[in-house]
Amino acid sequence: MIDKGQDFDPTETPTGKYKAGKIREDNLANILSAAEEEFVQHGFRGASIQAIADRAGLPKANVHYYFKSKSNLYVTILNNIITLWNDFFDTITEDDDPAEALDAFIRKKVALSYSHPRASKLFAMEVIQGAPHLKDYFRSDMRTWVRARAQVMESWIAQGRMGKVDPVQVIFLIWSSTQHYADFDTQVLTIMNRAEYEHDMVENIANFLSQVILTGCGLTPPHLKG
Amino acid sequence: MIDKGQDFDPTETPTGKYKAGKIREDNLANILSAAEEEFVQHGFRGASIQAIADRAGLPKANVHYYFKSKSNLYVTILNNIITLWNDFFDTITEDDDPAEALDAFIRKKVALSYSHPRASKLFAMEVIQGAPHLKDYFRSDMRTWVRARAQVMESWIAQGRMGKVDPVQVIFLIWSSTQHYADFDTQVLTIMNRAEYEHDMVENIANFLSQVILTGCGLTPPHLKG
DNA sequence: CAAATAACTGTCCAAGTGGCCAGCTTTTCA
DNA sequence: TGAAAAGCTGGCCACTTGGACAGTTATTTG
Repeated sequence: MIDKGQDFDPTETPTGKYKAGKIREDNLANILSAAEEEFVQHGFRGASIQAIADRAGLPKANVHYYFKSKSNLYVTILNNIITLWNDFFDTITEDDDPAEALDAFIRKKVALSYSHPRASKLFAMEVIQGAPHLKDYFRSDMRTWVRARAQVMESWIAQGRMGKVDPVQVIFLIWSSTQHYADFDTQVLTIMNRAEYEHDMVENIANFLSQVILTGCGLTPPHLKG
Repeated sequence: MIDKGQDFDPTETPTGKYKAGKIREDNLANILSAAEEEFVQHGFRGASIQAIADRAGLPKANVHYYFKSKSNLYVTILNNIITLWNDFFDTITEDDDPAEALDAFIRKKVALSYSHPRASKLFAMEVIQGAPHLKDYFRSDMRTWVRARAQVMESWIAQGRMGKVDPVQVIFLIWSSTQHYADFDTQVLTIMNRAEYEHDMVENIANFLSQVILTGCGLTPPHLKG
């Protein structure tokens, strides 16, 4: 988990003596959603609390009532994104079938890009800008995560159940190619002359990526198996 | 070419009667480089002209002498990036060998990510934020570019010289996977525990991407041919 | 009910922001 | 050499920024 910023938890009531009510819950969700949109559109520095408040339909001071600083609000959102991903990607083991496992990973990642495009974008912006709030997360949790998956793939390769490829690169490839449809949706949709993604398009994308990447790794994509 | 912003060309002298000198040339390059860095780090809204001037070692008013507005400066940089790419990617034709052509494309794109990472990042930020300055470019030049390449691939596929894959998706896949090493360098390098890319690493990346993507498209990567 | 706490917000402030301008110095070139 | 143009910049302005705070209202709970 990344630094929460001056240990201030907006889900808790000021003193904690009376319980946090539905009002708090609603407003928090509202502000977080508005802020996510604003941060994606203008970055951390470029986003203004006034604009976030306007989006949420609240006075500016109300935003400051729930989040003691702009930084605190931003870090809270980043934390939610990390949590979302940690919850989403379960473990793969040596005993799994390589093709099934990679296919499932690709499809989950595509689905996530489709269901949470703003989370993907905000994460991307943060990384492009040098990941000032995420470097520790990369160095610890994420590096561990990648190495564990890479090791499983190494063993598949050693057993001849998968082609000889660099497992870390495979993870980056899956990461980048799936991410792209969320982060660059404006470019993708404009070039394909569409207004927004539709369900069949999302499945086509997943099928395509699974086909090319798995074949490229010497595997047979499950959805093409006889 | 995208909108230049109130038709103001910073490479031209105020009246055009005396010729533009080396001073102008140097300062322009200086400011553009400083601005590129600043825009990548903080986005358009978050970047400040004062900070750009500080990076370039000039007074703020001097930046405004060369670029009449922040927007003008930003659009100039985006235009330079587009020009860089247009100059870089020449045409592929039906007569080319599919494997050679795609391999060359991947390698050129990886090289560009390595030589101009900031250009790649700034472009990415702009697209993620909804591409307010690039939508026209996508709709016209870039869409044409993609369709032309896709058509060439279609003919390769029809002739059985390449596997049955969606050519537009192939272009997106190459685009995203190569781009990733520039845009997400912080994440990639931190996870791989490196300080910066080295030449052998760049070649490994190109080899890997060429291997997986070409194989995935039913082709044999040139560097693996006997 | 009433006391306690949560929830809310108008107002203020110092520190920036982009951009303009008038006047200055330096360079160019006939 | 001298006039014209390029190059430069300190100071200014109206406006926005994040955030603090005091005072108010609404809700909770004994």
